[in-house]
Amino acid sequence: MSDKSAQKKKYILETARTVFMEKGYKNVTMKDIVDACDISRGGLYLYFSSTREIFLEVLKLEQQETDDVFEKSIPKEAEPSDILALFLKEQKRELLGKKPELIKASYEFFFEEQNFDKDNILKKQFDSAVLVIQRLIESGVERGEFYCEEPRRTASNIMYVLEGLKIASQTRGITEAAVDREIMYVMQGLIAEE
Amino acid sequence: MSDKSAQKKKYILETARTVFMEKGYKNVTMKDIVDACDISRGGLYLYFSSTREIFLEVLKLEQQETDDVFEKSIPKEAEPSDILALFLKEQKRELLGKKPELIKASYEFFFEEQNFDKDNILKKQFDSAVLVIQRLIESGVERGEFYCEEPRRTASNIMYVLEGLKIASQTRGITEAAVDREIMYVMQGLIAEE
Amino acid sequence: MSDKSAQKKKYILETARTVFMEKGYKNVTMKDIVDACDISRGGLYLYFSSTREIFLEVLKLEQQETDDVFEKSIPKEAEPSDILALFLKEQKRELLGKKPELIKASYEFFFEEQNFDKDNILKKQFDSAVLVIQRLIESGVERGEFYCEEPRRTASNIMYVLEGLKIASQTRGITEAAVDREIMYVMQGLIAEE
Amino acid sequence: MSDKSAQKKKYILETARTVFMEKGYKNVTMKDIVDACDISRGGLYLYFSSTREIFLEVLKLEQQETDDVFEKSIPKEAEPSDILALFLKEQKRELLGKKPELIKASYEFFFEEQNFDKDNILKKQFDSAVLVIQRLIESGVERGEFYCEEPRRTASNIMYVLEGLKIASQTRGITEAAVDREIMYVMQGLIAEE
DNA sequence: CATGAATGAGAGTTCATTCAT
DNA sequence: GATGAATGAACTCTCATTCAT
Repeated sequence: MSDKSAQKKKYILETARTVFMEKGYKNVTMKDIVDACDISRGGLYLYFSSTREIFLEVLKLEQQETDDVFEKSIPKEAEPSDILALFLKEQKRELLGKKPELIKASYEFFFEEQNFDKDNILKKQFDSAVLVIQRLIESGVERGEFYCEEPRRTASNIMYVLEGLKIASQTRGITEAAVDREIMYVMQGLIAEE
Repeated sequence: MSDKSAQKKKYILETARTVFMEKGYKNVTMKDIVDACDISRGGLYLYFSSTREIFLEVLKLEQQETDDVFEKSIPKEAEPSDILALFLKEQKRELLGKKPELIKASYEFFFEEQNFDKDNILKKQFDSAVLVIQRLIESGVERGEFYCEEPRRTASNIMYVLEGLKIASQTRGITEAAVDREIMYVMQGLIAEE
Repeated sequence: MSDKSAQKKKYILETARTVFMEKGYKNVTMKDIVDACDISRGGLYLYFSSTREIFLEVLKLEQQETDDVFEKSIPKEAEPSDILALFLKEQKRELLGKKPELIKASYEFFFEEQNFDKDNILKKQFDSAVLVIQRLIESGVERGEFYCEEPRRTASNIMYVLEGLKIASQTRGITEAAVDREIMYVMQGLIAEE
Repeated sequence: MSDKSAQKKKYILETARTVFMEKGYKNVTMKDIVDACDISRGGLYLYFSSTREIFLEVLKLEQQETDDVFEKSIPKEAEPSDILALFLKEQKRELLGKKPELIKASYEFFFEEQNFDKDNILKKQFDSAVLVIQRLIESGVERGEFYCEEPRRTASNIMYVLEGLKIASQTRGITEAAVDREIMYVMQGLIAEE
């Protein structure tokens, strides 16, 4: 039972995820999810009691999966510059909307939440991404691939630019060229200076 | 009459503005504005027919006022570096929430709108800000205050970082120190390199 | 003043008439009439206090004008059969919608009213039309143009058929051919039998 | 469940029917029906989403029941003249308001609809009634009960007279005597002529 | 567990009607 | 007289949430 129950819960979360991707966060009603999941109104309430709760769990699931993918998809022995390029390429795909994502829904959700604690998922994701990039830069510097005096600050700068690009893409649209330009600029700062 | 009417319209917009600042965009109902303005249900509809319409006009008003402030507050004969510093300081105040703003409501609004045309206000504001900064950098370079090879790209980079900081401040909170660090980093890039 | 006032009243009634023709009775609001007349909301209330009152006066005006037209348009020395034919032709035009009319609005109004007294305008109009037709038939019989045993009943029958055609034209549409057929049938009864 | 649901739907339609009989079509609001049915505001919307939709279904139901009644109530072996007399008597009852009916609401509804297609229920009802009467006349003629040269036209004439009487009864009232007179007149035309 | 009918709160919207100017 | 801003009642419609089955 608990097994079946867990399975259904996961099914609901996966379905809800697509709903959030389509409609954002605030526009999604319990009814939307009920309809998408093709279950009964009451049925949904057995598992979740609000869209907020559902979205939180969707985010958690997302998090886990992202971590997994990260682990697996990075070739162990790749060059730091390649890994960074790969990461940026992935980010680009995401913010150009080539891969449907929860960006908009997440921002909407956290606008609502006003949760500025350490357990804020966006914060955690951001911080860990900064850390990863910092490490990449550092090892790149060691190998002579990169030139950088303050890896931590540069990493953080890169992440803020990415975040700026993300919000721009969601609120006013952004061209591929514009994204490329920003990424170039950032990479040049790391490589060109000798 | 038309005078009184225009005055009331402005009063409504100003009141609505505070409501949007408090509650964002999607959470605001016509009733919220009616209550805040202390007018009758039907009364509001004499002036505006939806929260969307109201918000658009609030944005317009905001825009005008921002332009005016910009014009007046910049000392004519100041050094480019001072002006840039002033601008960044203003941005900092805004994104630290020391000056209540429409940031959140605006983003929410444009999430909803999906208006990626040239008349998108966010786009216009962003582009003109980039231009202003570019000019500042260029004249700073001329005077030997700044060092910068690609003023346009640097300006755009700065704006994306600011946008990233803004969204960070609204969705997970940000410390003054963090803001300072990012601004420092950006200014160093302009000044420190020789 | 009273003169100017009377003029304005008439202007309102004439304008309102076109509104009723377009939208029927129940769909017309005081606002519709205010807009059409291009006067102020309060202004209309100086003259009339409800759409019902306005419609009643429109009907009265209509009545007067119809009477006048009737008087004038009928050639004094015409043959009864010609006059009847003329009358039926006019009715046909009206019910085929070639001349915009108040038919629908009137029916709607009297559905609402439930006024079954002698002062009911529809009743008066109907009765006087029956009388006119009866007279026509009688004088036609005298001249040997018509054959009819019960002029009164025949007249009444004709009017009910016309009324049936009217409501049919307003609720499900009716072809010119169908109208012609009914009129033919009626006229044949008067002429063909010898 | 679906059974219970269908039952409730029928209950609503039957209750709504009485509301439409009392108040006509345009005067009926969803709230009126909600109140009459003693269900909740939202409850009604589970079954129907507008008074228009409800009225259409009421008409359908009405139609079915009328058909059934017609079938059953006509004695198989009756004389055509008796059947016609029976039919006219039924019509008389209806238009004298002895049997509460949807006449007014129907006309109001079709004023609104402006549906002049073949699927217009009033049109269908009218045409099929004409056909039935035509058949009755024809078989009456065969048996020597009636005399009639153009059964189709006579049938159509009868129906228009009935329609005229109906509208008269709803908009200005009509006496039983007047109805009798018209029916007499029509029947005489069929019988008296030899 | 699961269903889906039912409820009722609350948002949107329109107008008749009033009233200070 | 005339204006038109303002009011508030009345309707429509949608959902979160509950509960009998």
